[in-house]
Amino acid sequence: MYARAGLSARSFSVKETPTFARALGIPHPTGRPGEREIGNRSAARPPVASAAMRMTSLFLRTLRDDPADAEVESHRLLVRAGYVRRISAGIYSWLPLGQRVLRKVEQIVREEMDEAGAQEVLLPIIQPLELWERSGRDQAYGPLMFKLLDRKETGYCLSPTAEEVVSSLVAQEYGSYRDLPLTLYQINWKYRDELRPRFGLLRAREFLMKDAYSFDVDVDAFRASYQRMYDAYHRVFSRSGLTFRAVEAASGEMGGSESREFMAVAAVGEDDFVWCPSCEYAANVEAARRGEGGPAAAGADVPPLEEVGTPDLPGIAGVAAHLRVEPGTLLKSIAFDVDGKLGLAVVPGDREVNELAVAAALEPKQVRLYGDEDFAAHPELPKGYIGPNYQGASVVVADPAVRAGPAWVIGANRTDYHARNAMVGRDFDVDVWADVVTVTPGDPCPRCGMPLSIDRGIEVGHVFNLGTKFSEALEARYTDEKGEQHPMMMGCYGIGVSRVVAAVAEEHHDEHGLSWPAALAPYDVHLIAVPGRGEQAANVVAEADRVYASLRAQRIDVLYDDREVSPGVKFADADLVGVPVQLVVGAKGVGRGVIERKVRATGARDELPLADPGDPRST
RNA sequence: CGGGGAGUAGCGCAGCCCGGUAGCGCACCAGCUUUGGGAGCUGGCGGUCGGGGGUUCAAAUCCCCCCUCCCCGACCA
Repeated sequence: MYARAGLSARSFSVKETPTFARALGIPHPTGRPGEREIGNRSAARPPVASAAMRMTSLFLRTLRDDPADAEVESHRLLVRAGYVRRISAGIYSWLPLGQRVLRKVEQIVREEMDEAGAQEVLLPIIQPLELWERSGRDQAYGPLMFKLLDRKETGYCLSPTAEEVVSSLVAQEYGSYRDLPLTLYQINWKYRDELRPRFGLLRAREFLMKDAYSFDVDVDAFRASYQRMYDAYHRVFSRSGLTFRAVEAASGEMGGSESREFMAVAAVGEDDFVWCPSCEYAANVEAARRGEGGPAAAGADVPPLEEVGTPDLPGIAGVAAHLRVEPGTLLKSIAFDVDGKLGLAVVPGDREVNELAVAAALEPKQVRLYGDEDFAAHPELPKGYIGPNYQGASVVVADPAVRAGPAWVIGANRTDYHARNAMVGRDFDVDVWADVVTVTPGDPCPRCGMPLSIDRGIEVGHVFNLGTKFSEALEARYTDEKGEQHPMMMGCYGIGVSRVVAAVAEEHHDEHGLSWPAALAPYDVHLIAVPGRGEQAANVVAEADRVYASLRAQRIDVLYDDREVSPGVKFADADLVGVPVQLVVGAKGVGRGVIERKVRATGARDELPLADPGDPRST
């Protein structure tokens, strides 16, 4: 099951959330954090200032034609409905409607960060390059950074992220184990000169990001901080109305349990991920593993190994066709450089080798897939005809699936020949058994064994362990009880706030336009006056004005279409803009003393008493 | 960065081959008609035709250089 958003914003308390209790229950050296108040959200703070707006005043021009450059629905609709306008490649202006939605997302993030005990700061967008040189990331980020010079020719960059600034800030202020843990966050514009900005707000060069950084004394303390953020992220994306999964990210160094990407499920997503429809397992394709395959084949009577000619057929498909067998009955032997020696990874012919899995299986050895230059350096290797029994191989890693077949077709270790009837243990040996195939849909889940699915997603958030990389480079150290100095353990937590707006638009729209979840909608109610032409027209307008005033008095955010345009234009614009509830005050209804209501998402219509419509948001 | 395409009114486009008055739809303004699912008629406003150079009596159109944008492949929130 996917985590599914409710329409109404829920409030969470520390006590109700088991993971909080767990996180807070972890003993702390000082004992102080237990007393520290986590979260200070109060009902007194309005999420976003309530507002009412007449469309005759609103800075909005909807477009009848699709913008020519929009490839995806979120981009197309956000431009057409007047939420954003492109100013340059990957750089957008946010118009009043868009600004309100962005603020709603921001506010949800802010509430959940505060609730999780993080403190909001605001760090500079313009940052000295010198800081980036200290961490070495001026090189690592390289052309992705927007760089500039001041009048003295000192180098600066526009912040693509803020580990350096926040680390040096904390290093200045804090230096004791008594100060920790600490989590700081900001919601601020980020700049990345992407090679190819595209998909509107989904991959922009200027984007609004929430970035948080945790500082802890050790790994255990870090895990508690990490867990609080991880839980908060679930609440943020649920409240935003996204269908999402927290996915194990591929990260060789960091370790999967401390790196999660939050993927909003969407066909236009740029990342594939594997997930289990039956349990909570989800992982990046590179990080994904599968469960046990079938049992090892019984030792059937297999004739001896027999060479067959396969001239000019180095590929699996060609050999399989030539021998009239399925590709799955062949074995692929893929060459790797393992600490400078030849290693082979062996998988069935219909599967792909997962490079990262091979590397993980052979740790701590350095593993690298052979490239053209490696084959050029080793002309004795019969590329395309290597078998798992190749004499020069220092190590053979095979997928457990290789155990399942009684006999295989393998490379014969000389060009233009393969061999059939190859048996594990008889004709070749395996040094390491490991799950090294790339997961494909239908593979068993490593947790529950049910078939896995693969989907595309938009990465809307990422939480991970930074270790001490930045605290060492920028000298963010603390002194422990014994007076010894240690670098702080850091975590990093990002949410693409402007990207969330696009991801939600991607999930919540139909052929008529946007359809916002209540939590993100720019307004709660779209009031439409349809006065008609007759004698009652003035009266209808007066009634609509009265309803408008009454909604404002209830502090309901209302967008009032008081324009003198045809009803069709008003209805079409209302559907395009996508406010969750539409109210029509028209000649027809006023005559009968009713207001017509339409729920944008479902199309459900009903009527409310004109004299006292109550709260039209509740159905 | 490599490969493909495009820059003409705020938006969507035609005109370019074959050089000669810059056009259509939407939007905007005015008037009349219309008024429950993107109305009609009439009249208007709005353009350094991406920029620079060249050829020519004459360039949106032909030639050269540059810029920008979009689409397809390696990065990230």
